[in-house]
Amino acid sequence: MKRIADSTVRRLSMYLRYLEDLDTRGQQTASSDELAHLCGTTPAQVRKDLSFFGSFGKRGLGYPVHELTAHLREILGLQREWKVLIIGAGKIGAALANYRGFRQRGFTVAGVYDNDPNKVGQPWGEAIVRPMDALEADLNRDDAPIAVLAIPAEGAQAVVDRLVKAGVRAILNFAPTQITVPPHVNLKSVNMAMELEGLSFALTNPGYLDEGAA
Amino acid sequence: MKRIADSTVRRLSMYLRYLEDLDTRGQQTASSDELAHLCGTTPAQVRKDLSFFGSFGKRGLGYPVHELTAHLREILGLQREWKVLIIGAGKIGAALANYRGFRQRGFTVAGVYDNDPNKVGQPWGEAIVRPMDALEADLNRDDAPIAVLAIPAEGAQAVVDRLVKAGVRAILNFAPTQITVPPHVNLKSVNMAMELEGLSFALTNPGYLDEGAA
DNA sequence: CCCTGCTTGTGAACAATTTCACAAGCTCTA
DNA sequence: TAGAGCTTGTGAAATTGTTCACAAGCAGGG
Repeated sequence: MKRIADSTVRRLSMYLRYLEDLDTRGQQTASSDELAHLCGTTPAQVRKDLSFFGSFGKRGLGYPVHELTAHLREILGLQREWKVLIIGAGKIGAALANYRGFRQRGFTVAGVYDNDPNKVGQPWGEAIVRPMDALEADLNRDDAPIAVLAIPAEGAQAVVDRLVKAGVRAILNFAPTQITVPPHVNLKSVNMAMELEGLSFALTNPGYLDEGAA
Repeated sequence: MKRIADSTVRRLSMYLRYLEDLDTRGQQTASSDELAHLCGTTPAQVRKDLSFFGSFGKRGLGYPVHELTAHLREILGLQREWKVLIIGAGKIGAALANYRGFRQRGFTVAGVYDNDPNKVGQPWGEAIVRPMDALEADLNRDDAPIAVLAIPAEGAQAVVDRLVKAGVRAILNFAPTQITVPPHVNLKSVNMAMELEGLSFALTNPGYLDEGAA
């Protein structure tokens, strides 16, 4: 009954990726030190992260790779299939649907939606683009819990409101705008422009210094 | 001469986006309260973030929108043009190159690189896909300081090493793998699988609770 | 000029996260 | 069974980031 930090969850996800690697290579155990090196963090961090969820390791030996992999999958909720709705049949949506490791991790595209009449009805990967208007009806008979928002900023909030009303409880937002959702809905935003600007800042202000008050 | 948190820089980027909006709408001033509401943060946070770089507001009035916009552009290093190299002529690269607000913010695609012989030489947006082998030579005569890595995880580190050796000092990584760079190189990673898994975790463990030690 | 109503800028309090340091515990060997 | 050599698990300390609370300061009105 403890609040888990977002950063911790992200690291768990990374541990899982590398543990899967080690597992397929047949490695039996891995120490926190080894995991830390692979994932670019510290051994203490690895141990602390895992300790929130139980005692998976053996002192003197390390963590059993195969077992820990299973535990992490369960913790992250990856033992079931998650249906994903892609909103916006553009390049970002295509990149996501194309993404290896998307399916491998149990995420399957349940539908693609767009407003553009030229796109509606077209095949798109293994799905067919459906009109945005069909959203609510489709959701009722086949409710996909995770929606990926890959549309322009304008109107993004309106679409989110519709999704939430229709019962979606998790949204991954790629639209470069601030989205608000009720507290029971989980929202993550990825903003490419913001990341690039972060790099621009770092290059402009070497060492993250504050040089200039105007 | 103060270390600026990553989270602060991200928020600055967001403030800028909304200030630009307000500016084009002709709004003269904005209070920390208004900015906070737009950006989904708190007034105190807004003031603290800005205070790291100077005193831009007027007590009783708020912040002058147009002026603050200019200040933020300067702080973030957006008053110059940044050349961007896209490594990997796939869907993710296409989504990025297509991205509105990419150019608006002063980022221009200086080149696209791929290993696939079927892609090399093909037109791609306004550029022509170049072979990866040409990287070093091209960089010398037209060095792009920011590289976007939109290739699979395998071989990503090798490409990064080449980029670093060739003088690139900022990398935005979309490959789902841990990348290491020397300290003078800035690296940001965006990992879509990780974000989705974060949602999966949140849906599986409502309220971020730790229910089950095995 | 003085008072009222706002809003900034900021040290200090608070909260969250990471790192440290070490006792506890496992395996192997003799 | 005892001892050596590792590595985990975890309170406590340190660090980092956010929120609070309020003095300082500007604008407008009488």
